Amino acid sequence: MRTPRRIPEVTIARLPLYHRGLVDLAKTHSVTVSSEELAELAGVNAAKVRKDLSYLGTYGTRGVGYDVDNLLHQISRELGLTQNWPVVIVGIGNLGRALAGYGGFSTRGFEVAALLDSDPSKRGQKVGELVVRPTSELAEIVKARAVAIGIIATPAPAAQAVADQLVAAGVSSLLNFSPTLLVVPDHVAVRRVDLALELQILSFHHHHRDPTGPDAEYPDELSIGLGALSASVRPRRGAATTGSVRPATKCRGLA
Amino acid sequence: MRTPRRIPEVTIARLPLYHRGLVDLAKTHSVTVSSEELAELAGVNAAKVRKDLSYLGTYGTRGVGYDVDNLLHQISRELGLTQNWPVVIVGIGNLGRALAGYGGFSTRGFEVAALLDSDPSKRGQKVGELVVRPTSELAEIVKARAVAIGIIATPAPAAQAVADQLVAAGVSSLLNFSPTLLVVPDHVAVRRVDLALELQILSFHHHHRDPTGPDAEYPDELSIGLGALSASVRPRRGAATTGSVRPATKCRGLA
DNA sequence: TCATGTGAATCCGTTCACAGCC
DNA sequence: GGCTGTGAACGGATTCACATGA
Repeated sequence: MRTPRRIPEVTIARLPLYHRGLVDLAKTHSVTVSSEELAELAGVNAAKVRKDLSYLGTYGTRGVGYDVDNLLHQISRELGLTQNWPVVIVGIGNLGRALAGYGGFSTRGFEVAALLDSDPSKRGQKVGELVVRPTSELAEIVKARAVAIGIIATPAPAAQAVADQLVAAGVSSLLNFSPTLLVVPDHVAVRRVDLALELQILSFHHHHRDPTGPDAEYPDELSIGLGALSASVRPRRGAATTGSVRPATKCRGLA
Repeated sequence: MRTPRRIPEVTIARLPLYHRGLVDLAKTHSVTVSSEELAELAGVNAAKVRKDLSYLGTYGTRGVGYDVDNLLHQISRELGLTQNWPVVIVGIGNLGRALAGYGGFSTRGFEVAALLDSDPSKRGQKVGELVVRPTSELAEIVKARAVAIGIIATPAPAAQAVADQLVAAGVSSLLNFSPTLLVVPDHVAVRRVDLALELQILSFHHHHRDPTGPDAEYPDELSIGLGALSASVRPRRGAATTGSVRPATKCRGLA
């Protein structure tokens, strides 16, 4: 199949999962992988893997599976990960500093090009290899380094203004860590990571968990797959219980 | 309407958005709010707001709207935010430290009960008000403080073992910041925040943006709503452009 | 008159199941 | 025989549009 179809957003959000699985497989020198195996690594089911991959093209071999290296390459190409994208982090508080030091970025296709903060007292501070620069230099840096992605780690009240500046400077994608709804032009892609919001969703589940509670005593294998809110089990040993274990598949969109 | 229906997961994920909008409205002493206004604050459409809220019960008044205080209370109750939930953070590296200092938790219904790290050299370090304690004390702390939610900010290789310990100690919800697929019993809710994955999704959009590129010159109002990947516009002023601006609505699940 | 609440219609993603090909 | 690729069936979420009731 050729690749003229538009790829659904949900599929795009899963490609990084397959990507990661394939990277792991490549490390173990696996040559081919079946949709079943890849599904397990990504925490989805095999039909979904096949459907998702079919949007990219026909890269599998019937009766055999997918060539690990080739599929990894195709997904990387589709995600635009064959090059390293420069990103800027705006707002160098606790979170910004943590992001600046996060190793996962460099190993997965991104490079922190600059750290920016409007607070004059932060100017010149070193964070790892980088020095904090004033936000006034934003446009200049974005253009000089062809920055593709802006990460907003400022307090909420500053987020919209920073987004405006990033967009004005030519950044086409924003990752917003502030609990704010950004207003941006249509061509700008935004993703939000709202930490408290995640906790609030978990709070709902905790609040509505099985009323017998986690302190009720059950034999280890009781939990009879009624979904995430089914019977409570408290394993005694550190290792996962034998019966009622499932890969965590809750993080739509984000994961 | 009574509330016997099961609330869809997508609706649950939006309740925190409404919650935040209502908190803002309450601050301005608004008495009532229409589905339209609340929709704007949350970045969704009015029909969705009404449908979502109808799952909770019949709290609106036809011809008038929703009472801000009452609706806020109902949503808080549904999310389990009428009490402060104690959480523990495991893994006090850059990210764990940032999370420990994140003000948004305490203001939105959560309290960091303890910081844990297996590295003996971290033991006793102070982070804000709290002292880093060894992971061996995990079970004890979880029980003593009735910890509901565990936040995993360890390196990937340690994440599963930490999750096992948290589950064994009785924690029912996990927020996983490591790029790992956790295997847990059915009754445990997991949400994942994968920073590099978010960037990879943005990378896709940047990579596939309109080929005319952000440097093509257009009159400001050109962008004719073809969705997020439509014609490129580069606003000149910091403020949002007049024509082609839309609230960012991309973060499913997570936002 | 006005905005909610909700069946009905629609859209979209998931899953099924099997034809097609190695 | 085995696994992919994909139409078709299914299910769930979104949107529509209007009856309902303040």
